[in-house]
Amino acid sequence: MANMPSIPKGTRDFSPAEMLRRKYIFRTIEAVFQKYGFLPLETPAMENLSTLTGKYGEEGDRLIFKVLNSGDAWRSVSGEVREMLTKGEEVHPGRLAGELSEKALRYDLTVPFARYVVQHRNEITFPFKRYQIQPVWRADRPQKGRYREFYQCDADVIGSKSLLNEVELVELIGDVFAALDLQVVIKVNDRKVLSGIAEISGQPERVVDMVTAIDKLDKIGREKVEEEMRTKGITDAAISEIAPLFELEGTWMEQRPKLEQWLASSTIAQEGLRNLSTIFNAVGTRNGATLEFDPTLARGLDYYTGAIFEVKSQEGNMPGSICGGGRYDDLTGIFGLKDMSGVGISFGADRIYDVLLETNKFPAELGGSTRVLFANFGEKEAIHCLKLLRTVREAGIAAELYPDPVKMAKQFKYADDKGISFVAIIGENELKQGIVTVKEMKSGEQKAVKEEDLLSIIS
RNA sequence: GUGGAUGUAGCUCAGUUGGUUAGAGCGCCGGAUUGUGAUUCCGGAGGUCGCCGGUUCAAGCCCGGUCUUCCACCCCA
Repeated sequence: MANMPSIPKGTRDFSPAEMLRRKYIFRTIEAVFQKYGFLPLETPAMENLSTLTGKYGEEGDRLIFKVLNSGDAWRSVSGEVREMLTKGEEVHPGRLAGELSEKALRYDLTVPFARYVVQHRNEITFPFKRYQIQPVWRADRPQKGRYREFYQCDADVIGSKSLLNEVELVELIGDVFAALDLQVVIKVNDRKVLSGIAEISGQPERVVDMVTAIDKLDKIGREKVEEEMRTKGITDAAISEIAPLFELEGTWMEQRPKLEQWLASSTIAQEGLRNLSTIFNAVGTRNGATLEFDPTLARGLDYYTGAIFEVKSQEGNMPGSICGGGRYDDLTGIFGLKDMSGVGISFGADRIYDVLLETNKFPAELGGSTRVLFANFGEKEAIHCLKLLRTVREAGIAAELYPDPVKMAKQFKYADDKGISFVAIIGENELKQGIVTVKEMKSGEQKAVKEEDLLSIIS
């Protein structure tokens, strides 16, 4: 174990068995995306650092993987900074990183998408619906269900303000998890309702602090939430104005009248409530997933401005969300394109994988493995098998010939380890008689048939 | 980024108050069976005990540092 090679922290290898399961998730999601009219898009692993910085908040900037400038990176450092360093003065780490690096690995798929839309605005027909399934990187500290390299599966519609898009996305989420046979709850809220609550409290400028505290309600309880708001400098008066929020319970239909009354004086809150009403009415109860209003749902306040979603599994032990999204009114504004409202969702494939594995929801037959292995008895027999191999493959059956004429035990073990269903044996005897001995690995049963009957046995 | 735990064979883990040659199960390789895997029996290989340094006559075990993995926080998929 002395010089065993390894991979960077928070990254993973995926074995063939794992890849078959991962591919199953990806193709399920992709098929649903396409069914809803989304088309594929890919963007580079690296973006210009300036494209990414400042888009994910202060915390997010720290988590962006920067790529060191190629060649002698030191040469790109400005004279001013060099001087400071040689004098032993402290340089802000962000500033130094900015001088040593001009590229970074993408942190999510949404910002590169916004960049793409702005850059190609004249070629795109709006509303533009794209999906994107690619890895993203975060310099976070790894934990269960948290990796430094992981895949996101995004679908966004940009260039349409219609709430029908939100409705469609809710239906899409329902379809994906129905196809994966997983019971989930889709939580919804509207950022405008949260803004309205901040407005009512008298400290509208503190929405973010308020909401990040409120978001932890089910985790740390009401008292700790209020304590956190206090330490963040929110006044006691404001906190007591927020109080009704903690007393809300029940379904959307039950909560809605209370919210309307409580937030009557806030026009923005009323708009949010109307949006939610539209979504709830249109979605109804038609798909398997439960749609639930959650006034304490916050997420992604950096760019979300309207509806927000989060999906949690009702099966298994995954604490985090397995899918999330929302509406953003001005994502492209920072790149100079105004008035481009969009709404999107992102599936966390890695977490979905963990849930499906834990709850044993992967289909038994994932395909991908060979159905029949031709044993190799030597050059003459092997050459003869090539003809049969072609016939079997032309019938659409995955088949392979063991490449070396090694002893049978090894060839059978190969078939067993690889989960191959049948082994076709053509040795000296079979060759002479024009037959093939076929063994079914699972039952251990074996019979000799004419070569032309091989297909009917293995298919 | 803050705090805590962890690391012994390919994998999962034993290893006494510091004391001779560090063990087991599984896996791997070979044989029993020169045409049969999964099952059975027999045999074998494989470890600078994460890495660097320190204490000691003596370190897998004690101390310091470092890296990894895991847990909590922060944040998030």
